Amino acid sequence: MLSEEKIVHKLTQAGYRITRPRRAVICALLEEGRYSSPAEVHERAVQHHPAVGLVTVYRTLDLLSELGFARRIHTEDGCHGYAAANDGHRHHMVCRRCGAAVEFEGCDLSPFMTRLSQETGYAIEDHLLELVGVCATCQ
Amino acid sequence: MLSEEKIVHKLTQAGYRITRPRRAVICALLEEGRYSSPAEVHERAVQHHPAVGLVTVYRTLDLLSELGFARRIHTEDGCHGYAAANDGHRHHMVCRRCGAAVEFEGCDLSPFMTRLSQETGYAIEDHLLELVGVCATCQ
DNA sequence: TTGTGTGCAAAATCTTTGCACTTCG
DNA sequence: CGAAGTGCAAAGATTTTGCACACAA
Repeated sequence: MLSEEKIVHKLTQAGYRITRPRRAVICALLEEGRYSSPAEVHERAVQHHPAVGLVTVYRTLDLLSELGFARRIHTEDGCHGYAAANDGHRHHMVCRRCGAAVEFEGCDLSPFMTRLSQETGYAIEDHLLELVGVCATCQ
Repeated sequence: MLSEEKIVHKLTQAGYRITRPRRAVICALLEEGRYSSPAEVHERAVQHHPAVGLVTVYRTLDLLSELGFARRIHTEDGCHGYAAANDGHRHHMVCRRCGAAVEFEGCDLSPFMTRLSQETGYAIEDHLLELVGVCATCQ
């Protein structure tokens, strides 16, 4: 489903170069089922390619976010976490205990959106939805 | 509905003191229909009480968040905005153009939650939902 | 009066930028 | 080879902390 190769392919298509540091960041992101701060991603990326700098992690996470392969995870404490993400409209469910992040799709919010649009005159274009709970392992 | 007095009352009940700086921050938050960064809240708070420091704004926003009178607003750029909020389970709809923040309630997500709980074993406890759009004025 | 709350300045984080050097294509 | 990408160090920005003083209750 979401593989290094798929991402590499899309990066190439979009005109970006495939470099060792970028691969390292991609691996670091993919291999972890949790969301991680840039610093944590960096720690793991270093395993793959010792010379990666934190700056490159920031830049690569930005790039991946733009292309839709990484998504920012928002929590009560902040919004400095990233998790691997598939293309398209998906959301994450995160474990409050261990940070595990599971993607899901199929969120039908149209009932509200219609009602709220009518009541307020807003043109609703998008939404941010995250479920927070405790994963099976942590229970 | 959400008034300075109501907040002051609850602060007192909870054993906190009502000080000029705190009042200033509360006013600054209430009088603005948009979400604002701590720095912006500070700017407005100074109008009410010139001596308020930015530090106090941070501390007061924290306090108000805990008591449920302020809520962090998460956007693509970050999660450093605060908007006034009512007690209980509500969400915000924000205007991507001007930042206007409107509260709403009545989000029935139980269909997903049930399905996802079954599929993944997560015990879902909470959710983060924000609608993003363009308000009537900005259209 | 007393201890919570405050402001200031300084420290600690976190993130971005400038610039010369690398390296992919 | 040429331009995109990188690392380093430094700058910026944001948030937290230590501490003496102020002021609600």
